Amino acid sequence: MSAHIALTQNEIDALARLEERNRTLKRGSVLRRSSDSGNELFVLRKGCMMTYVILGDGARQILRFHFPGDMLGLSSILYEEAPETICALSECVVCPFEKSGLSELVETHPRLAAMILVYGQIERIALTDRLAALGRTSAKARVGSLLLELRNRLRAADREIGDSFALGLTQEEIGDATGLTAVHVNRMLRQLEEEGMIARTGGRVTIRDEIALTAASNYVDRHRGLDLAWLPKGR
Amino acid sequence: MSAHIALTQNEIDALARLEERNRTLKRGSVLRRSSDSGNELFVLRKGCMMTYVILGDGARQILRFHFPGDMLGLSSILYEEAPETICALSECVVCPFEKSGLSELVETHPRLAAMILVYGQIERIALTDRLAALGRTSAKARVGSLLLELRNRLRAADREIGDSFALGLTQEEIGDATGLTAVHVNRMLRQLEEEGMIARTGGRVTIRDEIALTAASNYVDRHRGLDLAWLPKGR
DNA sequence: CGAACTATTGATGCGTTTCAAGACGCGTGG
DNA sequence: CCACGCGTCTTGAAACGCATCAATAGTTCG
Repeated sequence: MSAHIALTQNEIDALARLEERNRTLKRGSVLRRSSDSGNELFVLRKGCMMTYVILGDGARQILRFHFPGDMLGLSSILYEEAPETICALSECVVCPFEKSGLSELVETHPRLAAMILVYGQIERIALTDRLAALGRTSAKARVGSLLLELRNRLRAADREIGDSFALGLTQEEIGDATGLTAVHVNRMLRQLEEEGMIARTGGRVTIRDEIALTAASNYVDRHRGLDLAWLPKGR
Repeated sequence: MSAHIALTQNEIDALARLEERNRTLKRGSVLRRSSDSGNELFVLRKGCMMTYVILGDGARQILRFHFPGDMLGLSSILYEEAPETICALSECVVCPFEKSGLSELVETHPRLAAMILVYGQIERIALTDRLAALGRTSAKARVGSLLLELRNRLRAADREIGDSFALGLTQEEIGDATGLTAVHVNRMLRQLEEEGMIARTGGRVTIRDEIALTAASNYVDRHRGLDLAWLPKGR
């Protein structure tokens, strides 16, 4: 959060209090199942996670991926039954806290609550980008923009990451995120590779021609170009 | 908002202050164009609007529909350039106010700011439902769930509305919302009609078998089953 | 009354899915 | 240490859903 606004010491302390407890998760373990009652929220400290829904016919749609610093489960606390399942994609550490912790934050640090609102909006815009991708772009573009998004989010968490990164997803998971079958994801990856935009070796992907890939994918990075100067000053 | 929590007189006054100014819009007029700089927010008081993006190849994806009581343009104020275009679907009345009005609200009425956060989350969940629909359901299901969503939102604004309502959308607009072509939307509407789930008579749609349509569409109404008891008490 | 948009319907083609089979990698237990 | 099983990746062939193209009828509005 401190990347976007200057936090006061009070605010830093309040945020630290939310991260007092820790829980570790193995790849594949479910943090919250759809239709659980969700009274807890989480901050993801380490690792990658995803949220998905399972439709009536068993098909899975991955809704979003989460990276360190993200707040998890905010949507679940609005409903008696969680609408989504949250699941670990790698070894993860999360910090659970109660709904009431958020409620207190609203009263004692309204500016932080506003920042959470802002992050919700950023996520919402990222969702609209994906919506447009699913509705109106080709399979190749969807796979391409997913690769770019993953790379950028991983890089935001770890400045060391350049054009090459460990994918950490199966092709079936890529398919469930992009609305494609695993088989077709495989073909699209091969095609992107044949066209020189990416390279693959073992679980790693290298982006070889970012400009061409960005153009072919209609990709927009929504974590750039933020303007938060209108928020109240810190106290 | 008063439908979900008990507002204090102070809070009601603060909200009324946001709605002091009025602007009317004709069908088709654009309230904010993508890449405009957006310093204003709006409350939609009357009519229906939509938000969309135009992709590089000219294709349009409608992201969401707006109904009376919705706050518009929240996502635009995060960026120097608005990511989306907002456009009137019918005769509309909107109440514009400055970003700074929201900022003040955060400081003086944190609970209202929290409610705005909550509405953002509801919209976000509605977006994830549509994402799942675009990624993993058939054309017929997408059209069906759009019809159900429109009916429910219109009914929330006007209790008089039963199973029959004025669509107010062209088939091309339905297609741009569901990721289909206008031609295919037409075929799906006819199919739903032939199967007895809906009836159509010039501009109006009647839902004849809501249970079958809901089942065929994987539809979930996200404005039901809210649990907001965790919010701070009003003062 | 004409122009422009909207709805409807048919024929054809393409992109993606489905089905199927084999290769590769990896962990487990004998 | 090897054999086995299971999950993932890869590739081909065929089928299907939706898009595209095209032509006509209906509707709305100046």
